[in-house]
Amino acid sequence: MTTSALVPRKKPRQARSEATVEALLTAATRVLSSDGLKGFNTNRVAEVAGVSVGSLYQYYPNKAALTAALIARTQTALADGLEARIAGLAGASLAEAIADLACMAVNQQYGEARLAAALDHEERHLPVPEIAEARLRMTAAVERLLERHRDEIATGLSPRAAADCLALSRAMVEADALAGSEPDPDLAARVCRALLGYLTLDAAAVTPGPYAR
Amino acid sequence: MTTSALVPRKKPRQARSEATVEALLTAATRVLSSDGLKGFNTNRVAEVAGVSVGSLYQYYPNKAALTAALIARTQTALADGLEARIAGLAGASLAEAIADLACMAVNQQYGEARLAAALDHEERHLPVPEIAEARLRMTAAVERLLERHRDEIATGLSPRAAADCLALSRAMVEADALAGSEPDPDLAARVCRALLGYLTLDAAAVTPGPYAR
Amino acid sequence: MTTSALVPRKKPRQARSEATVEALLTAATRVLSSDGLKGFNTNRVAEVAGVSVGSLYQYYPNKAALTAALIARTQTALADGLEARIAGLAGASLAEAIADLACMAVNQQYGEARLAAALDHEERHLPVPEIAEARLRMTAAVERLLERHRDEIATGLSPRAAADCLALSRAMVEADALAGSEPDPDLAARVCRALLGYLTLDAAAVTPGPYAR
Amino acid sequence: MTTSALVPRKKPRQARSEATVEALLTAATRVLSSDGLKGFNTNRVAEVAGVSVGSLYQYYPNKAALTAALIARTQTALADGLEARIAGLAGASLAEAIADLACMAVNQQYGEARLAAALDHEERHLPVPEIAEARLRMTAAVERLLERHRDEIATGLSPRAAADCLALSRAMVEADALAGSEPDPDLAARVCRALLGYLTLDAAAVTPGPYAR
DNA sequence: CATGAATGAGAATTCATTCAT
DNA sequence: AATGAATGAATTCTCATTCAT
Repeated sequence: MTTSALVPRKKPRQARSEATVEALLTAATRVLSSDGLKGFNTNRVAEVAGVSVGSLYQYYPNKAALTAALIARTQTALADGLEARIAGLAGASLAEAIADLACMAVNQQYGEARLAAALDHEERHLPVPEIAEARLRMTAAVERLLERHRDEIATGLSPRAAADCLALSRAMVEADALAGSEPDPDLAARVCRALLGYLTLDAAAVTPGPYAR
Repeated sequence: MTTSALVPRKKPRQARSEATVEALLTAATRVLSSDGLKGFNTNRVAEVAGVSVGSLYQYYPNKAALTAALIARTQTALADGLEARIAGLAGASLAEAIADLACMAVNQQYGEARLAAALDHEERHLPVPEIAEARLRMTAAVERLLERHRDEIATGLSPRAAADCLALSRAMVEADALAGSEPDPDLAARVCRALLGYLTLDAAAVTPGPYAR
Repeated sequence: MTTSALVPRKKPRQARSEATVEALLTAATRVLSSDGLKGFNTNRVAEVAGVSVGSLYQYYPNKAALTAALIARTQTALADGLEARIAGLAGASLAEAIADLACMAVNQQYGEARLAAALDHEERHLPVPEIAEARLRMTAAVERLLERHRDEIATGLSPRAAADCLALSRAMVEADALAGSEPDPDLAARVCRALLGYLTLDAAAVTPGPYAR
Repeated sequence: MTTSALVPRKKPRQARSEATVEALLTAATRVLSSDGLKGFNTNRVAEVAGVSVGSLYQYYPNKAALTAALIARTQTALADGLEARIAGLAGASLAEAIADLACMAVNQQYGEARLAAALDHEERHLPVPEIAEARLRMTAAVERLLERHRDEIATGLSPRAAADCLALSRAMVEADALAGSEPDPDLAARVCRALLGYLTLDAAAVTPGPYAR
C-alpha cells in the first residue's frame, strides 16, 4: 500500500495548509502530554486541532505517520538545540561545558517528559529516518565536544560514550520529572555529576575483574 | 464499580487455578516481549496461555489489572534480586560491588528490555502499590551499599544518589538493548563506569558555576 | 433438550436440599430487589445464597427455571393469601370487604414492588403453569366475592371484572411504591375508591356513545 | 467518563444524520416490540436500522443512552397526544371526555404494549428527565380536565387522582394486551367504567372503617 | 452431591480510515 | 481542499452453562 508509508502525504504549500499541519502537531503534543497514548487517537487530535479528521488524513496517510512526524519534529528540535549549544561552547572548559549541557537537558526535557515518555515507546517501532538522523547528529555533536576536551577525559572510553551521555542525562531528567511533582533543584547538578564522573573516571578503577555471569 | 479496581479478583485456591494464573502471567510476558503493546490484548494473552478469556477475567477484573499484576511481579522480582545481591556483597570493595551490580543489571534487563520498555509506559498510569514498594526496597538496598562504603564515595552526594544509580543503569541497559541488534560486550563496563564515576567524583568538580536557566 | 424445561430438576427430599433451594430463592429475591434484572445472574445468586453455581444447576436446569420458580412462589403465596382473606370475609359488607382487600394489596405488594416490577417483565415470556394457576385462583376468589355481593354491584359487569380488580389494585400500589420514596398514607383509600367505583358504577353512565377510533 | 452520560452525543446537523438517528430510533422500537429486552442489543438495532454499529455510537454514547432516547420520545409523544386530546375536549361532558380518553389509551397503548412493557422496566433505572416532565404534563392535563368538571366529580378526591387515572388506565390496557391474544372489544368500556367509577364515587362509601394493618 | 474452575459465544464499545457532499 | 458522517474490524468484558475433582 502506498498508504502505509510514514512520510507525510504532501508538503503544505499554502499558508493555510501550514497552519493546519502546525495545529495538528500541536494538538497531538497536547493530547499525548495530557492523556498519554490511551487518549491519542486521530479523531481526538483533529478535534483538538480544530480541523476535521478528513483534513488530518489529507496530510498524513495514517496515524503512524502523524506520530512519526511528531517524533521527528521533537527530535530534530532537540538535535538543533544541542548542536547550537555545543557550537557555542567552543572556549569553555569541560566542566563548564558539561554543566551547560546538563542544564540544557533539564530545561528542554523536564517540561516534555510526559510527552517524551509516551513517544519513547513508539520510537522503537517506527522507522523514521529523521529520528536516526537526529540521533546521529546529537551523538556527533557530543563527540565533537569530547574530542575538544580529549585530554581532560579518561582514556579508553567506549566509542559509545557520546550515546551514553545522552541516554544517561535523558534518563535522569525523565525519571525525576515523572516521579515527583516537585522538580528537584539539584537535578542539573546530579546530571552534571553523572556526566563528569562517567567521562573522567580513571580507567583503572573500572575493571576489577571479569564481568562473568 | 468493583470491576474497575486493579486488584486481582480472587486468590487461586486450587492447584489448577494457580497453574492458570501462572500461565496467564507467563503468556502476558511473552506477548508483551514479542509483540509489544500493539499485540497485547486479552484474547491473545488467554490464547497464548492456553486458557479461555473467561478464565483471565476470573482472576483479573480487567486488562489493567492483568498489566498491574505483571508489573508488580516483575518489579518485586527485581527488588528481591537486588536485595539478595547486595546482601551477598557484604565483604566486597566498592568497585567490586558496583561491578557486580552493573553485571546484574545487564543480565536482568537485557533479555527483557522489550518487556520492560512496554511496561515502563504503563507504569505511569497504573497506581500499583507494589511498584512504589519495590522502588523503595531497591533504593534502600542501594543506600545500604553506599553506607557501607561511605568513606570510598564522594561527600555531598544528593540523597537521591541511590535512585540515580538505579535510573542510570536501567536507562543505559535499556538503550543498548533496544538500539542495536548486537549486545555490546562492553555494556557492563560502561554501566560500571557511569556508576563509579557518579559516586566517586570529587564534589569540587561538579559546580563550576551557576546553573542558570 | 430435556434441559430447557422450566421445571425444577428434582424435588429436594433431604433437609439440606430444601435449605439450599430456600437459600437460592431467597437470594434471587434479594438480588432482584436490590439490583434489578441487570445484576440478576446465576453466579451472583449462588454467591449470595452461599452455595456454588453448580448447586444451583443441580436444582434448576437453567436460569429461566430459577426465575420461573421465583415467580411461581411469589404468585402462589399471593393467591394463598387472597383466598384465605376472601374466605374470612364471609359476613362482611361489600365496602368492608373491598376495604380489606385494598389494605391487603397495599401491605403485600408495597414492600416487594421492586421485585414484582422486575418479575413482571419476565412473566410474559415464561410459560409457568403455576402462574396461570395462581392467576386463575385469584380471579376465582375475587369472583366468589363478587358473587356474594351480586346485589350490591352493578349489573352488566364484564366477565373480566375480577381480573380488572386485581390488575387495577396491583398497578396503583406498584405505581405508588416505585414513584415516591414516601408511601402515601391514603394509598389504601385510593385503591378502595377505584375498586368500589369500578364495581358499583351505574351501567348507564358508562356508554355515552360508540368507542370509535 | 463522558461516556457514561445518558445524553445523546451530538445533535445531527446534516440531513443524512437526522435520517440515521431516525432509523436508529425506529429500529430500536421495532426490535423491542418484536423481541423484547432479550433481543435488544446494539448490533441488532444497528443492523435493523441499516447502519453500522459505529454510527449508533456516533449519536449515543452507550446503550442506555439509546434506550433513554427511546423512552423520552415515547413518553413525550404520549404527553403531546394527551394534551392535544384534552384540549380538544373543551365542550364535552365528563362522561364523554372520559370515554374519549379511555378510547385513546386503548388505541395508543394496545399496539405498543410490548414495547411499553419492555421500556417500563428500564424506566425505573434510567434518570431520564423527559420521563418526569412528560409525567408532569400528563397529570397536569388530566387535572385541567378534572377541574373543568369539578362539579360532576366526587369531593374529597386525593390530589393524586389524576396520576391514579393514568396509572389505572395504562395498567388495564397493558394487562389486557399482554394477556390474551384477542383484544377484548369491551376493553375501552371497562377502562371507562374504572375511571368514571373512581372519579364519581360518593366519598361516604369509601371509608367504612379503619385501614388497619 | 457439592464445588468452583473453565468455557466461549455474544454483547458493548472504540477508533483508524474512507468517501460522498 | 475541507468536512464530518459512516464504516466495521478489533477489542474488552459478561455470564449461562459444563464438568473434573
